Amino acid sequence: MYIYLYIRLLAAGLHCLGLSRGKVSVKSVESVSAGVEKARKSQVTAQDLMDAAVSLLGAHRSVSTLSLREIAREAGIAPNSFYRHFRDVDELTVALIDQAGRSLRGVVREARQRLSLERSGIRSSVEAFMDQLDSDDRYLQILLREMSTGSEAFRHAVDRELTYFEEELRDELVRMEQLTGHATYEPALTAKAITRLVVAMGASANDQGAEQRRELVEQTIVMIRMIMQGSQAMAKRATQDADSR
Amino acid sequence: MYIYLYIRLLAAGLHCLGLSRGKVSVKSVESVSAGVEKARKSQVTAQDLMDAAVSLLGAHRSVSTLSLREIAREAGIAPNSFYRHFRDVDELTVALIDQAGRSLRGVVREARQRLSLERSGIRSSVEAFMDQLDSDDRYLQILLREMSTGSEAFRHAVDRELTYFEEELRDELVRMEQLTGHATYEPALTAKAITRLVVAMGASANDQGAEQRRELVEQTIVMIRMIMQGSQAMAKRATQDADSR
DNA sequence: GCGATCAATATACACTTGTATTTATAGTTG
DNA sequence: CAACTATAAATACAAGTGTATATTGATCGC
Repeated sequence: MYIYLYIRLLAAGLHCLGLSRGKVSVKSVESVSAGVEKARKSQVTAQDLMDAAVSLLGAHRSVSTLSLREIAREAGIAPNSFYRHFRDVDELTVALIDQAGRSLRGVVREARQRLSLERSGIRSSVEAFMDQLDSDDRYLQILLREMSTGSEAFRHAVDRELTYFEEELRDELVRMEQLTGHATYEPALTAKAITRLVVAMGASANDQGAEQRRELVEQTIVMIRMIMQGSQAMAKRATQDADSR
Repeated sequence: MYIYLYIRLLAAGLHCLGLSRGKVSVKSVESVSAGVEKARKSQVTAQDLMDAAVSLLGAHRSVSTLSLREIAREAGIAPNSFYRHFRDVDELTVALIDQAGRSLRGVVREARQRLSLERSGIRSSVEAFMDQLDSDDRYLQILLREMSTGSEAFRHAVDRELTYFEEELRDELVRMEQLTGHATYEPALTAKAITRLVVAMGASANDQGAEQRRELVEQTIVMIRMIMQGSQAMAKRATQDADSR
């Protein structure tokens, strides 16, 4: 029965998202650098360049170690043609992180779909997160890696995505409190703790194989339950203290 | 009264550590690369090179972006002299991470000293951790940053240090259970959750100013309490289930 | 059909990088 | 003191980098 709390909690905490910004950033980048409203015909698109960059990033290679020429070579264009799409490698990286954010929201949406079929929302959410980690597009991996490395712009982009995730989760915690009567101690803090924990566990799953990753999923689920239980217990105690006073 | 649990928990969870390996790694590195038992006289030591590297690493620059020549320049030696001390920049990086591990144990020791004077062990431990983050030697910063970036060797070195931290914490959780009767649900998992959370929060504190960092410390303390409360509640429920069966 | 236009390439240049080889220098030892 | 030796510096080189400038080649409006 408690499980239902978690179901609604995590899985739906990811809730409405999606489709807010779409392909805006990449498009704007392109039009800015080109400075023209109508591009004649570009055989290699900005997306192709981003794909080339991703394909160069191994399991643990940071974007900051990519060179402009290397990316251009992988995409099959002359080095200078890179400038038609991005001013910098940094600019491409920011676009990559934006795409990773979209990927993250895809995770959320997928978790919601699974929710209707399975039992535990925690499980399905965490599993969806981990699945996305080793999907074909490795955007989520990249996002996690560039969290601590990279210049200001990267980290801001990453932070934006995580904060977004966090706020959705907090809103859902508050909503859940009204529905079920199980209060959460400090919803914003609880959401932050859960988010950071999932991200940290996900990052450490980057190296590992399938079965170790499954183990990690189980661990993460239990950890989240601990936080939820603790938060609810502290909420209950806080109200009791207030009553007795 | 509950606070005393936490006091013993976190602060002492860091317990005995220290002085296990000392300066071994750096020394061995040097003797291997030099291949000689008695160095004539080297005005610039391996430690000087490591210091130079650290001074080059800004707030968010990864070690993998340092060039051999750059480090040598900063240390004031000829590029080729670098080889007298390390074979690679990678080798220097591993030595740096070892040093960071020692720094981490220093944090622990400091937390234990504070413990005898103050009230909350959680607070003093977290504060010690954060203090170490912006101390003169930025080894802890480096360790956190290289956690996700860098080659195999780096991440293994980082993992070693964190696992060590984790195991100490788990042992202390188990010990606490016998002393106070407050059981912990899965001590190893609880220790892992707390460790990862503190590390994640610490990493995100890298950017921020003093007052924001103080806020982060407060948040981290509450988060840890949530985990502890949840773990204890789940332990209690588990035993109750076993009894009623 | 034909200049105009602009995306894509080619060439060029001034750097930086890692390292191999050579030269000078200072410390130890006979 | 002189001869030796290990070390630090100097020089050199091939490779790779970001970008400025010049060149091609296709597409479109007239």
